Amino acid sequence: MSEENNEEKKSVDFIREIINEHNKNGKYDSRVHTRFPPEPNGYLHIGHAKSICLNFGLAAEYNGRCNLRFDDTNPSKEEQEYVDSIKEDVSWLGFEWDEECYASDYYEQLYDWAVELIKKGKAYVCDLTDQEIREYRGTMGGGKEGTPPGKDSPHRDRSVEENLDLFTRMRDGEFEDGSKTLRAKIDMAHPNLNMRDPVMYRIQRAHHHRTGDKWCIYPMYDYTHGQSDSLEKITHSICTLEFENHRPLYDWYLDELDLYHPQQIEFARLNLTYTVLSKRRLLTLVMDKYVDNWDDPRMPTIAGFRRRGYTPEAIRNFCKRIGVAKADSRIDLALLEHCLRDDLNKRASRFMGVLDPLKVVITNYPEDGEDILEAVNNPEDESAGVRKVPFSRELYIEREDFMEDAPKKFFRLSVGREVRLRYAYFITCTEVIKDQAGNVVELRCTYDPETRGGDAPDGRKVKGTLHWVSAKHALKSEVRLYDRLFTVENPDAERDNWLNCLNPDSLEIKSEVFVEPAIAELKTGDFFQFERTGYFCVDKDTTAEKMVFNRSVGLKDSWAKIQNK
RNA sequence: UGCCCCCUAGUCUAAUGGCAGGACAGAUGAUUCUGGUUCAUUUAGUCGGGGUUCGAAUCCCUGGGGGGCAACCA
Repeated sequence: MSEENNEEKKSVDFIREIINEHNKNGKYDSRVHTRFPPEPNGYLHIGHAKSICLNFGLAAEYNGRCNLRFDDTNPSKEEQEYVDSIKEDVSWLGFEWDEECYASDYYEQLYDWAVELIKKGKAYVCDLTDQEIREYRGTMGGGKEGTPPGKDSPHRDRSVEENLDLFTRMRDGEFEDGSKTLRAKIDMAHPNLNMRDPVMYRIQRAHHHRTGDKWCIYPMYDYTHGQSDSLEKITHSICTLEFENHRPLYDWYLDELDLYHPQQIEFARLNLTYTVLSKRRLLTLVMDKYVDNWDDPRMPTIAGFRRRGYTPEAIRNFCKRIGVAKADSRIDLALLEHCLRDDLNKRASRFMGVLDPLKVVITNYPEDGEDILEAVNNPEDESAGVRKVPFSRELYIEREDFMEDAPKKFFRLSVGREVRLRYAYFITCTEVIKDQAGNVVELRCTYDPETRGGDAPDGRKVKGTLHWVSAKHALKSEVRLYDRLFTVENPDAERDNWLNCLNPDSLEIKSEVFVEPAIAELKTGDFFQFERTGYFCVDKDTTAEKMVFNRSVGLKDSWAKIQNK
């Protein structure tokens, strides 16, 4: 055995441990068949990415299979748009599902099983209202004697014949929405509330995105999920922690119906600092227009990250690095950003763009002079080649790269100081032009023709290197800078106050941005780096007249750290 | 206060009864035509108490803390 193999055996997460054990004892004939089971009631987010990477990753690692299954049991909240977006996002992340399944394809089978349970005396039609069901179920905590037991429904002892008749008529549409339910007959005193005669079917006249108006009764998730896994011969049914208490119920259905048992394994869902990941809250952000849409680059949705300029590679790497465990945790957003930088540093072409322009006139450069300089596209990847960058007498540099009363640690431009313009010349600032209000509006500089390309033949060094663009060659474009959507690390802890923690500065639009002409070749979705400012991508709002760029993530900025001290 | 789950540096995660390690974040320095990258160094941890054991992050007991569950949602 190679060392590598030993290394791998050294450290596996608890899920892989369970699977290894199963493979050793032959529980599933060494089969590994997982599934990713979203409900199509919203867009996928980074938390789903964790689950996707886990389920599809497991299948790939163990030479198994992974289904994409839509748990579409609540037609009032589900839509085809969400089905489409989910498929697009899973594919974009780089995964291929073996079978595309829908819980709604099992409706007929589920119905037959419900009839079977009724015949066994294990299910009954109940006329209690939702309010009454809640009251009869009892509550958590309470008395010294333990959880107060629930009360039996008055309809609990209906005959099999009556239940069969009633359930058939429920399906036939004889009863009002919500007027009756089918319930499992388990134990109203069970310490696990999920086992106190849970609802299996409710009456709901809603148009289903796949079954249309065929049904007016719909199975509950809890009655559907376990059997769906069973039908698909799933071996390891991986889900999040909140379903742990439901596992006995899934097992109960499977046992009573004498069906194949997958092994359910629960793990802790992903939480991210400065982010909300609950579907309900994301829906609020979109519907109430706190963000533009599901793919707003500030959204933690897969679509949002894609538009923001995140790569599938970065997200997959992130999911690998956060691991999987049962302890609740909240991952530092900085780790996600690190994964993006790590990927893009190796792959993104560099360009120059000035976000906050300050005009510079090179006084000793010919009026109509022009020069074409050569720039390296990616210092981390020689195969990326070089490009041409035009230079002329009037340039733009970044406003923050000039300071009048510059401290020693400021390596950039100031009157009398010499810096390098990247891939161009050394320049020295000679004069500051201000408007009547005293704002710096222009810099006069001289250049040293001997330093063409960026090195001085006499060997002298400069501390700073600035990015720049030639004024007459520059393309005017728009840049959108993003910051965290929330001002607090854990918006969830704010309860109903969470919307008050939205970061008012999460979006900053720079509409007077000047970029080098080579940028024009880029297409929507392409990623690149603006040297010294960050990684960007071309937004879909780009038009023939104006390009629009999203900043995906900034570069690490040690100057900012020095300033903050 | 019923049931279930969890507790290792600031954060996340390893160590499966035998030297508490890695990553991110932080700090310091070197290199650098990006104050980027890279490299080196470095700060920092087993929730408390008791027990079993030659030996406990790990097993047991107990206390504490965190999370989940009372939709005809998933």
